[in-house]
Amino acid sequence: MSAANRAKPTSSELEILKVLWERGPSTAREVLERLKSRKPVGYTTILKMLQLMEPKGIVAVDRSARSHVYSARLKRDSTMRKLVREFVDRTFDGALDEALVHLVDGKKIDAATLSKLEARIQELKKKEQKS
Amino acid sequence: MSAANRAKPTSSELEILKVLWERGPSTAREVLERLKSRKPVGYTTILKMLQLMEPKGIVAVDRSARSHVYSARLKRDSTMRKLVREFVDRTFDGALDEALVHLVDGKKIDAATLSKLEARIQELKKKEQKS
DNA sequence: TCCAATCTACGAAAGAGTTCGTACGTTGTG
DNA sequence: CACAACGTACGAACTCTTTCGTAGATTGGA
Repeated sequence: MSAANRAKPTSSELEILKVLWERGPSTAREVLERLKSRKPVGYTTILKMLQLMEPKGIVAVDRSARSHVYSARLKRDSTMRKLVREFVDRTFDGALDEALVHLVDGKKIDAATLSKLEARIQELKKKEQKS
Repeated sequence: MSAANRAKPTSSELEILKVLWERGPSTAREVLERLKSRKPVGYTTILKMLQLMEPKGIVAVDRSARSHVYSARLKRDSTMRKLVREFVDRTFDGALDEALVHLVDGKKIDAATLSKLEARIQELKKKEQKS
């Protein structure tokens, strides 16, 4: 497993990753512009974060231009999955069913989401029977 | 909302809370015995944690005996719900459906859990229609 | 050309969380 | 009684994360 796969973004790193996932490769300033709208933050803060994320394998950097261009090295999908798994393990000691129940109970869910989820459950049930 | 309801346990605090929820009111040493089996940790570490948790409103303390007795002041149910909500908001920007999908996809779920979840979805769908 | 704007590289500091060592008092047992 | 075991209080250190300030180089336009 590579360093990139082992890396787990912190809270702030995730915020930056979200921007890179959305925008694609970006400079520190471009990331800043996007994040600034949510919460005031300084330019060097973002730059520093990106610089710290690079050796961790979270982002890649292209230094060919004066303004370095950063891109996400973690895939959104597997990162999210990892964060979820980690959270469930840590909080519920891996008891996924309990996590699910709390999740489903805790917030309003619209009908569309419920149906989507239902469909997914059907799929999983089929798979389960096969194995 | 009281301080107790606002309080959000950290990772280590949650470990201690789990013991208190399971055992009921306990001394620092009793908590230690339970936690030590998972991971080596010193007595004063647990004591300190409990002492820090008290002013935060996470635990209550009975000092009438020489060995102080600590008890959980947060309810397990609402605490877990809060942690889940917080996680979903922070990680998925509140996109519960995506969190659910990742959760359901990420790990093996047995048929019983799937059925339980399915039943819950049915309930919620009914409720949804009413509102 | 010269100045303001913009970039990177560092260092540093603040805050949260966690973990213990040490001091010092109390208990109870040989 | 003496001493080992046990309890609390407290301070301190260490790691991790986050946030900036400042210095110094580069660039682009008046």
